[in-house]
Amino acid sequence: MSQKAPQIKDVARVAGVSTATVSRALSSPEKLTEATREAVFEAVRATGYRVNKAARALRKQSANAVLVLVPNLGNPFFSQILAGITEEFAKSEISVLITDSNHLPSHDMRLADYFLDGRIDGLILLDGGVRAEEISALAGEGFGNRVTLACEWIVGIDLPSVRSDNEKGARLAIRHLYDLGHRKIAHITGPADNVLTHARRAGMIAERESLGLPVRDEWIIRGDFSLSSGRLAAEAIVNMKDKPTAVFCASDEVALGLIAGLNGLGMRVPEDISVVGFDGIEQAEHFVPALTTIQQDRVALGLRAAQMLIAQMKGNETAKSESVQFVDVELMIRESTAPARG
Amino acid sequence: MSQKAPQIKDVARVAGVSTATVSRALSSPEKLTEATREAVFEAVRATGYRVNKAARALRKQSANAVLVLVPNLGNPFFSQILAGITEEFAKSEISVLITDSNHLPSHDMRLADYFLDGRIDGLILLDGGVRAEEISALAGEGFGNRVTLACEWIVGIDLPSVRSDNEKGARLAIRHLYDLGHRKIAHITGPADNVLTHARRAGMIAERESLGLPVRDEWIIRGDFSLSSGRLAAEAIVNMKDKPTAVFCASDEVALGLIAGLNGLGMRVPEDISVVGFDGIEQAEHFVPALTTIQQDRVALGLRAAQMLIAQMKGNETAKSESVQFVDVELMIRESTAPARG
DNA sequence: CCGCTTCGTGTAATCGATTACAAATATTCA
DNA sequence: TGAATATTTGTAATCGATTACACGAAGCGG
Repeated sequence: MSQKAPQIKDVARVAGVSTATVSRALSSPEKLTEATREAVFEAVRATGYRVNKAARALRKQSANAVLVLVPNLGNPFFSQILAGITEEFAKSEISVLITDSNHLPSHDMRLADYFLDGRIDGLILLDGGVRAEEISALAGEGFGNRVTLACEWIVGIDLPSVRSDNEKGARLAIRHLYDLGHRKIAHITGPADNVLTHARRAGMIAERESLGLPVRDEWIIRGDFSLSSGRLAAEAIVNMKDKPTAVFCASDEVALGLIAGLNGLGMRVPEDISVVGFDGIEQAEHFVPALTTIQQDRVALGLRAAQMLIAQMKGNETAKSESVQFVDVELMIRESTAPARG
Repeated sequence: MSQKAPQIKDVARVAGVSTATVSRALSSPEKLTEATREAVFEAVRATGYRVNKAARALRKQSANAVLVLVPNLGNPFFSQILAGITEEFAKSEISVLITDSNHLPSHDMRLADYFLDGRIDGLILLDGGVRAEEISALAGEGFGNRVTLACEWIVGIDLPSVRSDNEKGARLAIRHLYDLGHRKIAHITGPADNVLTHARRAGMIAERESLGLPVRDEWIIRGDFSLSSGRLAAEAIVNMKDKPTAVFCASDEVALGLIAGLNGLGMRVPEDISVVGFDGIEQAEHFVPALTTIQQDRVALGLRAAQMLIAQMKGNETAKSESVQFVDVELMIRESTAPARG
């Protein structure tokens, strides 16, 4: 039953040609006569031949695979980005390896080793927290032009990247609250060292300034994108003497946690306080109340990142000129925001 | 700067031995003299050598990689399972390829081709919807013993599998509601052709019978695990003349959608109606009200599946004897369930 | 001290494709 | 028609490791 897999020489024999011809029929069919080409295809069909990727990778010195490095695979936020990435690579017959930053095989293994291994020839980083030395190791080995950052990025490192327009999102959120009459707007940030935290905070401050709203330090609450940090923030807010009438959260999870916490402490959303999130996770839409938020197009982030990487790997230099691509964001107005009272 | 990667012969030269010795030092160090072994290790360190995986794969006829097939990567439910899987494989230096069932490269490509390719030597299926012919193709080529099912499974196909104890979960849910005094219990199912749907429904019915609760057909509502199907079910329930006092949902998403829908229609949870979910997604805990649910240990599912596959690939026959492993589930009592009124 | 086993290491074949170069055949043009 | 060129196909080297087999040295028993 399980006769061993047919090889190129089997196909060659069946078709009555040489292995070189079979190889050419598969990779550059235009170089062959119609007749031989058809003979080869027929033989391929007859034998059920599949080219052996390991042998091809060895000979061509390229793996036809890319690695996607995710900060934390357990975080559902990344699933749609991954879906976008795999969708795009599925078209190109390139395999997608996925790994969690926490689970790099041996801890002393460097990212560059995946390239040296011959295992991959491209890399998508969803993790902005990669150490700078990792990146310079990549560059040092000459793989700098086969790396794309998506979603997050790394300050001071000039790699092609795809990201949401975080500043714009923050501005839209603040503007929306302002238009509803809110003037006392708090912000729950992400973790301190994160680029997204910074971008969203910056957008918030910029919009505030252009609207003439003062920035009050006590209304900027440190969070970490998580549900529980939202809950904690709820306590902080309830205990303020001068309470904000609206909160812009750096992530939807924070917003959801915040609302749950506020409810538990007797404040109602949006009657007592308005809340805006950031991300557009699916749950936001079905929460009670449905969350007003800034929608990121995560599938598009994945697709675009994959496209950029493919362009880079083809040596397409146009990629370089547009080194940073922004994916547009959208304000989704739902039930967690309402006009300011009074 | 980017001198090309060192090869085994470079190491051999530096260490003053043959390539065979270098290879042995790396794969079966016990066969060498202490002295030579150290010399090789030193040379490896000095050159920064990494074995080329493509060459090794070709020679050893095994890729040292496995494929995980996910029904829908965009669905956050799978992210933690993937985390468990990658965690386990990270220990073994085995690469993890991940693909979405919808995005198999060419649509006429069979799963078996990944094996024939030489790209993988193991497969974890999270998708119970794989066509039977795919599976028999795998078996036909002799790869039947390198496949593990996780989470879902396929009726009539006898492959090793890891799954949550769905029946038990359903029974716990029903029992919990019964203990709270509920007698009129509805159930929102998953999609019709899904094994999980069937298992959970079966558990529910079994527990009902053992408690002497009649099964009312109108109280079994068809859903599809999604938020929106929960919302739809809310309407159906509100329109019933004889309303149930509690609902057991086949997934947390359904439960969350249901609660949102019920709220919109003026029914309060748990005051007017109790709701139990299934899965234990993170959101459930932070929803308002916090959702009572059956917790699946998704990371454990991933870990165990990976362990089973590794055991199988090692030819470990014990794996066969315990062909189906159940991961325990747990009832998490939270705020969405309350004693029946009256 | 000689033959026999054991141990450590080296030589060279091998995995299955791709492709440089060569050879054979077809085409073009004077 | 014949030389020059273009086109198609084949031969064999190559990618970088692993490992069967061979060989010499060391250890052992008689």
